[in-house]
Amino acid sequence: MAMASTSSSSLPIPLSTPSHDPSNKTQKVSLFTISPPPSPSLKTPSIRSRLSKLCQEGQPHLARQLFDSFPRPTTVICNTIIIGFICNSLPLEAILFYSKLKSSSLGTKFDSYTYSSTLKACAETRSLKIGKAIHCHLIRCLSNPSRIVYNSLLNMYSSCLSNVGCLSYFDYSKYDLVHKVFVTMRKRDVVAWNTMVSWYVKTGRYVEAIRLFRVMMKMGIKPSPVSFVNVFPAFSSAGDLKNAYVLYGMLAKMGSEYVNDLFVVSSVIFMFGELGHIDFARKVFDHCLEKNTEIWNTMIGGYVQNNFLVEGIDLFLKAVETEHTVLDDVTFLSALTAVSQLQCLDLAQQLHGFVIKNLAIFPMMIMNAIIVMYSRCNSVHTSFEVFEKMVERDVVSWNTMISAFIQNGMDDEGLMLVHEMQNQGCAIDSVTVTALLSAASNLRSQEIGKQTYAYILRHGIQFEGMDGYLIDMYAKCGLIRLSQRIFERSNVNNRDQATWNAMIAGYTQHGLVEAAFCYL
DNA sequence: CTAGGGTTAG
Repeated sequence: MAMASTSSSSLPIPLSTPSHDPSNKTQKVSLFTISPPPSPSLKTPSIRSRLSKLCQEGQPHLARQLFDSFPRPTTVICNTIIIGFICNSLPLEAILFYSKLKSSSLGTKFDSYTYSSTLKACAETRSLKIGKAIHCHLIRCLSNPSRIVYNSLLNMYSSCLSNVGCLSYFDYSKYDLVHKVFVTMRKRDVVAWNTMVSWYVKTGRYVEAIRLFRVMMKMGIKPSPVSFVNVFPAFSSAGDLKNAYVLYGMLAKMGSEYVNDLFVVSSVIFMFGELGHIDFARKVFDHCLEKNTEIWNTMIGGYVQNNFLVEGIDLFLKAVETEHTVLDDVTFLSALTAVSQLQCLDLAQQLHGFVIKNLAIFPMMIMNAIIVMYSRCNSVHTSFEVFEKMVERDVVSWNTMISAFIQNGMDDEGLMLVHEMQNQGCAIDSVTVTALLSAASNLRSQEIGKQTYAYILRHGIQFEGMDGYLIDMYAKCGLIRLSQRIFERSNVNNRDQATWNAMIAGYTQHGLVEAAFCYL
């Protein structure tokens, strides 16, 4: 949530944040805190302050109704409503309000505030088309867009384009709207650079992200704590350990404001964890005096990711014991994952009991993770007990339980559950398909294999490594010719290792050693 | 008015 301040407030909006609090770096509260204090001498508060008060109280719709009674609303009043919607997590309403104003005959002029806020709403709702339209509006209607409007444009394009799901197919170097906006900017502040760095990281261009960070510093722009949070993942993803340490050294020299920023601390821990330097991550963790839930989670998760499972559980227990430490779903998820990998039923039962005692509600994710845990600890029956007791199930729950059965040699139970899943109106997806293919292999069932393949074709299901699964399944079912056909149909230039391995293994299983040799 | 970290199935 963008609005969350560094303090761990449970409110989505820091309404109660006093304006004089020096630790409060969030500028966004200013809208509300600027409004005049409720003094008895003030008989009729200004219209704008009445509107912001309503928004502040979580009633942006009432503010909107009040707005409708004004014959000639000013720009500032319009902005108040738009921002009020956004602050109350109603970005779509903000966009709708903007478009109504745009097409109305009121003739209200928009300023930089209007555009930056509405663009934020577009970013949050990933509305690329509307964002583009607003981009056109502001080019036509805003004579002197502020730096912040450009920053909002960068953010809007970056948010809307990074979720298209076609990152690998999209040639960003040739057609990059974010970059296009960036180069048109005459003056670029640290926010613009940060947004660019984060955009390069999002699109997998880690080396370029690091380069951009360097260029920013060469231009004499002082990195902010956010700059570090944005660029650190580039070092871990690029596997650039040496420079990760160099940058950490630089961060340390920036002063306490940087080193003590909780976002910064957690991203440092995450980076060194990803790079496999978990001991250094732990040093940073221990050095941090005021730990929030996310810092604990990052450290525990780092241990689990690096297969330091006992250390992970240990730290989890330490978090449990530490006073004033709030555990959340993510903390439990990491612990559940650790126990799944330790495959220790005794621990699993203890953790399960602990979860039940400590959570008022049981999120689906936690329940799914518990199912996995019992299945890995060789207790599929307990998994199924948990599964059956669930009031609601999502596709992950079904897939988890189905895979649990099939991985534990209970293929028939898995297959029954696939039928049940469909009866309950949950559609088979690529994960269900992999489970079905495994079942077909396990049972050497040509029929299940062929049915599954037909389903894949009918529904146009595609996923990473699908050819390998299919080749393997047909080979196990004694249909090496069909394996061969899948192999030949698979993209010659883009064949991955798993596809090759499956084909070679298939030939070998069928005693076709010579054919296998051809591919070695 | 703009930018920020941790998460389950195969």
